[in-house]
Amino acid sequence: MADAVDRILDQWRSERPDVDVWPMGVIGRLNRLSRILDRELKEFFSGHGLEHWEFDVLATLRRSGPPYELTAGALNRAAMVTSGAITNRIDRLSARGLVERVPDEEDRRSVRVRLTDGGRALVDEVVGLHVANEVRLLGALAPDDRDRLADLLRGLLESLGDTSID
Amino acid sequence: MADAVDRILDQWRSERPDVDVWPMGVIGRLNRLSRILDRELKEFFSGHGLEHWEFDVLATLRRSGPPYELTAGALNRAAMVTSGAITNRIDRLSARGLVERVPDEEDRRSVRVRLTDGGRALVDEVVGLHVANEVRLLGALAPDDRDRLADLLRGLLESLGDTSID
DNA sequence: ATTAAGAATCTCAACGTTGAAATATCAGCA
DNA sequence: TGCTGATATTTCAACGTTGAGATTCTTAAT
Repeated sequence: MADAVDRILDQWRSERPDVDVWPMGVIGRLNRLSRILDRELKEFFSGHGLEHWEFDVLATLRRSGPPYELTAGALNRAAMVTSGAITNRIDRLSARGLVERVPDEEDRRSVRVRLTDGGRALVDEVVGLHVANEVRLLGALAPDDRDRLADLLRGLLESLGDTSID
Repeated sequence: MADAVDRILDQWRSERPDVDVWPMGVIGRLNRLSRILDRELKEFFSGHGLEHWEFDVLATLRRSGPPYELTAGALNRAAMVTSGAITNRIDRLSARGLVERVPDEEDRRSVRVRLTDGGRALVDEVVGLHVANEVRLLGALAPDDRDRLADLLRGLLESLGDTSID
């Protein structure tokens, strides 16, 4: 079988036989897969009254453990977006009553963002369904392949310096 | 070794041991990798006076072969963006003289977008360097692993229906 | 104490995408 | 010939992110 990227590679080989385009077979596929999965996740979350980024922030707080609070800086590093984006996201989540800003006593530059009880209930309810949906999306992977793929991706991430979530 | 996603998985296992979060080990890594690579590619292209999306459109036209022209619809499917975005991109590329709109004689609803000589020269000059940069980014992959990874990703893409670029 | 450098967050204008509506055209059929 | 539904592109307002600058606060040195 062949996928869309195979066709792209064939085109390059025909038009530019002097360039060995093998890396596109990896990076191009990562790119397309990421977009396709994003679309699927967006659809899933909208079925639960959530935006993808909303779940992302709530889940980051939830998995950090009690008291379910992190600084704005920690959140923007986790989400891999800029500080302006996180300010905006916190504003909207807080308007929905899912998180609240708590002044940091020890560092008054800092804002701690805390999951409200409602926010925690929501993320706890959705996370299981979200994972089930991801299982569905990865249904084509044999159990052995799951680990193989995860290992290969981990190796790349490490080599690119993605070793910490702080 | 462990990467950022390993830490995220550990957090979930500690906070929600009732949920088997293995799919995050794949989808989370795809996500992070995609963002990191995007950043790198953006930096690379900006060093050559190009936006990532500009190269993307030019390369799509280039690899389609002579006469290096495609309809607007074919371009937005290839780029996986909406039609409004493609109109905007063609506007800007055409303002830079890299592509031109050509009326389609056979279907007057259609607009054919053609690479200019300048556009072709630019993409032909940059594509080799771009691939070399991608080789660098994937430097951590052993030759065998390249194929293994590409195969696993292809399997997923096929299962999600990504089999055509038309 | 005071100062200077650095850090954390917020503000805001510029920018690009989305998604829906508008426009123009095509293809099949009565 | 004249409809009707479908298709291709453009237009445009709403929206979210980026990136730079402003603000407030901390830390370390003097």
